Amino acid sequence: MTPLRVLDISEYKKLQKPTRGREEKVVFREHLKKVGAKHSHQRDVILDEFLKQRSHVSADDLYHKARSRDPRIGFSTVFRTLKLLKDAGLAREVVLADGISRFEQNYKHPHHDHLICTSCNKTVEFFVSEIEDLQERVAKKYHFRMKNHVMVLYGICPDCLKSDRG
Amino acid sequence: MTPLRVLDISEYKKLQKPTRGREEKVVFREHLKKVGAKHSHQRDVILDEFLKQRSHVSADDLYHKARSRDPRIGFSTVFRTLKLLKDAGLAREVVLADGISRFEQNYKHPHHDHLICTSCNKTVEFFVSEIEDLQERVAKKYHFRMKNHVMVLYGICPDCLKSDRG
DNA sequence: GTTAATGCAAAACTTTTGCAAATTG
DNA sequence: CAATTTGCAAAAGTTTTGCATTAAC
Repeated sequence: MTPLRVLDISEYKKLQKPTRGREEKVVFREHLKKVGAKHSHQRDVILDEFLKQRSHVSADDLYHKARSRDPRIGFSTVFRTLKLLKDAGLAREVVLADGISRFEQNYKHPHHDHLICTSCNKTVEFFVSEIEDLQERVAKKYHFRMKNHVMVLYGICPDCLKSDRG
Repeated sequence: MTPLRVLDISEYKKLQKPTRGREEKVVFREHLKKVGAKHSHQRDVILDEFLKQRSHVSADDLYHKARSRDPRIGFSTVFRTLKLLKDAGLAREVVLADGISRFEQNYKHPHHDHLICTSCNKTVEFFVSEIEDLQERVAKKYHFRMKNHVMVLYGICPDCLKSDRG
């Protein structure tokens, strides 16, 4: 059996040159202009906090992070800004097993799948091109035009296995 | 490239000998006995309606179906019965992109993945063993003990592509 | 000065629980 | 009759919206 080539996304991210969100902010400004929306202080702070995140955040997570920087920021603004970030192509929404929407970076952050520990919630992001190819082939077989896909593997991580929490 | 072997679950289901839920009812009775729970009229109706479903149902869907047969059935009973069915190994819970829990048959109904049309919600169930193998290998690489996994491909189905709804 | 964005509060949803009354074994 | 289940109603949690006020262009 040929060895499995797994791209470890956290390693990949470490290798990326940090742009400190400069490009993303330009993308956001241009999207706002395109749809006739206005720039605002709150949207700045929310985007900035969102870009700091290394993993997915819920609207509520991001609300608390943004609010700790500026207590005047309300939940609805975070909620509505996340929708804008999605439209601008900066964020991607994923719904995991608990039914809560979470958002992760989409701009120059490649699609990946998740491995989640059901005991401690540790998350590993990975990418396997063979799986992507097979998904494409399934969609083609059924004559679907595939837009996106979600794959989550649930299990017990090595740490929890050791400490008998699993 | 070797041709992709896709097991079409709807075809598979048609081939299965219909048991009219006889076996499932026995499994449920035995599970109830095992956990010291009681049999009831409502649980009978709810299980029976659940077994009629060819695809996944939400708690609310099943509530309406059960209630149309017996208006005395309440939502909480459906909710709690679904939990029992899960514990008994008769139902499997899946959370799709809208964040709503849905339940599908688990007893002698093999694991499968979903292809969903984002325009008309048409659902295709399929199974590709190569994908399953790759998922196992990813979990092994990260030393996870995999419990279950979810894969959903979203796209536009051929009918919607034709009628320009996509 | 128009137009859009904000924050609050409240609505809309799904999911979950407390409890008196009814049903089961 | 003792124990569990039921249905209701209400709580809890997330997501979404209406609206008077504030901020952006």
